[in-house]
Amino acid sequence: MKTLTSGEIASYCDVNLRTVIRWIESGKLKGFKLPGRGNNRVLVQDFIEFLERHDMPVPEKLKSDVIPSLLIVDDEMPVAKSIQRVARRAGFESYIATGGFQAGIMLSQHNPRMMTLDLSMPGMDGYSVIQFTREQPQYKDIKILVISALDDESLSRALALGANATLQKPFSNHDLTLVLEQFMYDE
Amino acid sequence: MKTLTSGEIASYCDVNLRTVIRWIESGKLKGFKLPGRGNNRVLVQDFIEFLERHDMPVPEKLKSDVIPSLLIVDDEMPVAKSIQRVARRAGFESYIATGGFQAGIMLSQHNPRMMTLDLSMPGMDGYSVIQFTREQPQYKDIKILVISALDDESLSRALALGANATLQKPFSNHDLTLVLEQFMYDE
DNA sequence: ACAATGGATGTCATAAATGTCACAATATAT
DNA sequence: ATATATTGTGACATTTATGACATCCATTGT
Repeated sequence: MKTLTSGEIASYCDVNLRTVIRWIESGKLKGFKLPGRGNNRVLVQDFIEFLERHDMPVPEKLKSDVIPSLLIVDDEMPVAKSIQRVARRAGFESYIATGGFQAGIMLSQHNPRMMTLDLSMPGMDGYSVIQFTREQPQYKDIKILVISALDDESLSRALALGANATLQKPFSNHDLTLVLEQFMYDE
Repeated sequence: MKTLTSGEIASYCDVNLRTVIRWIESGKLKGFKLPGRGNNRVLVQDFIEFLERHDMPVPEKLKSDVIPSLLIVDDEMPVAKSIQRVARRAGFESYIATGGFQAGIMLSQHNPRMMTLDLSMPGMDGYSVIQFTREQPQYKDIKILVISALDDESLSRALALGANATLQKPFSNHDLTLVLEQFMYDE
């Protein structure tokens, strides 16, 4: 429930506070008023939509929390830890989920910018995870990196369902780093 | 009769704690004081009314505190729908998740008071769902009703891991209703 | 090219609301 | 029981909404 004050928005847009208030009043920018004297608050989400609607630049800081985070979904803890090490060295915070249920909770709680997904986990279907995630408006922009030892056909099926990239096991730390850096900072 | 502290409200509204106390003092937000040092408490219901009165966004999670909701985890949609019908007739809102990943997301987003869980779902391990849920401080109090066609041993294992009750398939709508009413209003 | 026009934005002062800080008291967890 | 976290409080600092008015800027008419 992160919100912005009219003053913060004024500074983001390099515009006068008076103008921001007029945007809100005229309904161009969705916001609400605090009970006190009616100080304005705008949900970050609404502000970003407003910026995009008007082709205005979106400040990096707003897109996610300060440090973009990574969700690692893999049932083999050693593999997950290894991915985590690479991520940490590249400067990213990461969380590990060893099952689909955990993954769902962590996705919702941490709102990571990117997710690595092992396709062949016992007790869960990676494809349906990709599919479901892409269907949710809230998560449709998360970057999904599929990591798997399966054949090319499985990987391309994952791509077709909405994965952003795939990495075949075994992979080098270097390759993983490259992919992380490409997507974590992307847009 | 769930209540919120001034700090929780401050965090929900993304506002300073001092401000929340002033809202309560001025009567804008209805609340009461604990005997000790006069710490403030606000009924969730009053808080939601307050938010609505001022056209402020209402967090999804809070709604489930007023109208208790149910999360139905079952991969067979017909079964899930049938449970949902019973729940609706008993006066409860419910959500359906057909996989572990979905279940995790929905649990986190809707904060239901109770969850029905099919143990034998392809592609997910029901036991680990129970176990993981119980480990999370945030969800440790959720009521878990295991619904399964498995034998008694499996059901008692589920109970040992932290399920609140079990229902063997096939079950009657009447039995399900009884269990729902017992747990949804509990505590 | 130029001036006129109208709408959006900036300026300013002020009162009111909100935020900050440190500290003590209380709650909560361990 | 003890340790840790949260809360209330007062005094004070900052930010904000508001109205009336000054500017700016693109468009239009000449």
